[in-house]
Amino acid sequence: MLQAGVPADNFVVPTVLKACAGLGLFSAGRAVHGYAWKAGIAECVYVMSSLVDFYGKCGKLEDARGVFDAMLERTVVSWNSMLMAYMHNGRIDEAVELFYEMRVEGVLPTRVSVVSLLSASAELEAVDGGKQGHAVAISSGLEIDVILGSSMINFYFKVGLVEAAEAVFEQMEERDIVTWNLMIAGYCQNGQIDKVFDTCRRMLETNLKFDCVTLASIIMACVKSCSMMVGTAAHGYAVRNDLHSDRTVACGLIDLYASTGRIEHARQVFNAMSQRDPVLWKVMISTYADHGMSSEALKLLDQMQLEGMSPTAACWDSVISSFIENGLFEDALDIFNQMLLTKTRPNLRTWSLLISGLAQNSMHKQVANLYFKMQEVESAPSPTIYSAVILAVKTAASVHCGKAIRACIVKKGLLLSKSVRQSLLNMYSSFDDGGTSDSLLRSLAECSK
DNA sequence: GTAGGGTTAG
Repeated sequence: MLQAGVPADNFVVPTVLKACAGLGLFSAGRAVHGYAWKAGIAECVYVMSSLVDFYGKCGKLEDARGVFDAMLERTVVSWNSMLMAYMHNGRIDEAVELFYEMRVEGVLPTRVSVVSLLSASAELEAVDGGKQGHAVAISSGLEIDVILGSSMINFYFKVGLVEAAEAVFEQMEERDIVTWNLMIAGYCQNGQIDKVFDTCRRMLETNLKFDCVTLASIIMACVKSCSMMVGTAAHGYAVRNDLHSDRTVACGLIDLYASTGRIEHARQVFNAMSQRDPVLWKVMISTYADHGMSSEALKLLDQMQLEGMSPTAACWDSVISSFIENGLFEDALDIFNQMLLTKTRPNLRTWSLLISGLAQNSMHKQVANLYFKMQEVESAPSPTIYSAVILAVKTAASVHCGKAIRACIVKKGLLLSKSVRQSLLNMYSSFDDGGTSDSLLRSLAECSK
């Protein structure tokens, strides 16, 4: 259109920005922003609101806020776009704050505004905030359509108000698959398994079919209630309706079979997946690990690497801890050393499971070695790591290791960290060692000078 | 004639 010499006006630009946002085309959208500027339409509310939305969806929160702040005139859509931008970028508190600012400015909220507040309150488990959202919807005379109703249901389940969720659900005139899925997942998380199956039955009666979200909940409910018969039927449904290659469904099925010890079936589910993502690998590896099959777990860890995937720290942790559980400490350390050769860094759990595992088995020397390794490998071990190590030693009730670690911590000046001091005190009081705590207290007094 | 919305799992 531009090549044909037809300029884009303030009606076209928002549409183009919407397309850029949908496709995640950041550079293109930014170029459109530049174009709008040159064309003299960059101050139009429609253009600016779509820019806020576009930047928010591209993860450029600062740019979104920049445009929003520069607006001389704002409509409720501008506010809603900014609200969604915060939500989209995980800044939940700021979204809530903006909602209240918007109210103070006297802007009448729409369904979209309330949906944002409800999502935020659900995530923060902020009971009052969400209830207020419901009240605002009623007092503003907003129609509780399928989306607003669904976000209310989501909120009420997240804060455990099951009956309130049920009341909204029963009052809704229209329900779609998301609404049903929310009820089913909500009951499942609440442990009301009978209601999960009952709601599924009701859903089918309305001529809706299960999708992968429904099935994932059903399968989880089967695991929780040990309903292998229903679980097998759910597996059949998944295969017939081509939902079995969904990642969540497959992970659920692996859990389901593993929960009754049918590891071979679990493996078949894994094998049938053509697209294997890191989560799926992790689930299968930890299934073996949790069932004491450490060598199978290790085989899979190797296979994962052979297929060019890099195992997450959680995968390594599973395998290492399963070797420890089986008393194969040397193997566990071997695997840990392999891990150090990869680009995956050990995390808190890795260090503490190794240290506590070895400490529990009185392998003081290895604990000390590991501890030195930690100093060597971690460029700057955080106080949190130290706290975890201390906790590990405390759990193992290893006074011997505790003393060694305390010495290092004092030398490193880490007593300045409140959490480290707290963990140390905690450890010593649990040892009931008669005397050492006193000397520790003296060190603590010294360091607070 | 242009802008904004809800669900699962790790």
